[in-house]
Amino acid sequence: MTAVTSPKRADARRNIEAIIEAATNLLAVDPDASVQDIAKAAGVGRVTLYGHFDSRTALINEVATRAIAQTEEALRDIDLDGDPRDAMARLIDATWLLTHRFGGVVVAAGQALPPEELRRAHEEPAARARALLERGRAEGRFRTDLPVEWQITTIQAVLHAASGAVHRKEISAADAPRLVNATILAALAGAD
Amino acid sequence: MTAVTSPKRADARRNIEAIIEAATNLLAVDPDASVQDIAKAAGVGRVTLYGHFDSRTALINEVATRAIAQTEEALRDIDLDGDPRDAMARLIDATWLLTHRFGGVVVAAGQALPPEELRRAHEEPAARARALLERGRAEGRFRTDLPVEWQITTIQAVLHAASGAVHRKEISAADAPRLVNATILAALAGAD
DNA sequence: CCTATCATGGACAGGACCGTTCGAGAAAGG
DNA sequence: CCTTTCTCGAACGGTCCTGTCCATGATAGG
Repeated sequence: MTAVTSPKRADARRNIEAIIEAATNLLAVDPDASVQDIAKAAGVGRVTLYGHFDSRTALINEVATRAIAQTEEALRDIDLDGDPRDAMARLIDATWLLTHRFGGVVVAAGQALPPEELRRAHEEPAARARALLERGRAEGRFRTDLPVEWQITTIQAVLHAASGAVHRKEISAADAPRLVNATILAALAGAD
Repeated sequence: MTAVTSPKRADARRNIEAIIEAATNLLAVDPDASVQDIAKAAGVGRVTLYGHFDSRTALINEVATRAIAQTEEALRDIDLDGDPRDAMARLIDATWLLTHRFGGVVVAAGQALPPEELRRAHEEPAARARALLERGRAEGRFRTDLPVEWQITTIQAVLHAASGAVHRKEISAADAPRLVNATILAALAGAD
């Protein structure tokens, strides 16, 4: 399909990248950002945007697809062996960056995209966490008196809360990883 | 201002209550619910709604005001003395019900109302939690290596996550209090 | 029973956003 | 340098929501 010589002109490709970049940034702050705003932030006319993306939904789809790809790539190399708590700390550190960058995109996608595609995007990282969680539970390092799915929900909630707090400037981006990690690990590990 | 004899007709008052009730329920699920939808859910014409509320914002304001009043009333009687963890458990139990019922209203209010009024609504319950939290920290029952404000953010995040999970039918409303309590207390209390 | 009060649907203006079309003009790239 | 490709702004139709007006009809309550 794709020829060896790039089928699109250079400025077109640059604009496409700028649009996706701008969309990612804007949607992270406001999932309801308009196409108008995204185009403006990308330094591009609205019509130009529609020249590259059939619809707002198509744009969000593309942004989400890239976010998923980057997420999977970033999480693929995380070492999940060893002490489950240490491994969870590594996983959370990596996930934090992704949540902070793409959290709003997920919300936007959730309003605009069919649930199936979205479910798949959530399921992949969740499965990774689930496997680690279950190993830690089996080894007695994580509490077992709460459902695994609820624990995953908790992890996501704390991550999103931290992202929101950073956007609201309640905490700094530098502090966030430590807070998130300490909070989640305590919630997972500690019973009375 | 208000005379002894009710200034409004009986059916008018009934409709007003129905509208507020419907708005509370709808906004809890979808903070962007339209006036149209709210009126329909209340079994009332849209024009009738506008007869009682000047604007969508005014309606949300009224709904939020009631939510705040109910919240303060419900939290006023909570005994915050004794073991900080036990007291926190009581506070969380009460707050859970309110979060689950009014969580969406707060989101809707956040989009439609000026921030000052909203800040006040959040500050009152937060102050209660903060005081208890600080006492527990001073008594060595809660960890002190995380900022108090972050701990409050965590509490709110877990509560909202549970509410969302119940709406999504991932967990049952009956299980939620236990999960929320166990999770939050572990996050607050447990270090390594 | 009678009147003031309220409910109601239709219709309308105003605004926001989406998606499309057109024509003119700029830039890429062979 | 010249053609293909892309950009851009203006403008338009469509949808959806808010808020308002009006005329008709029901109902409460004295």
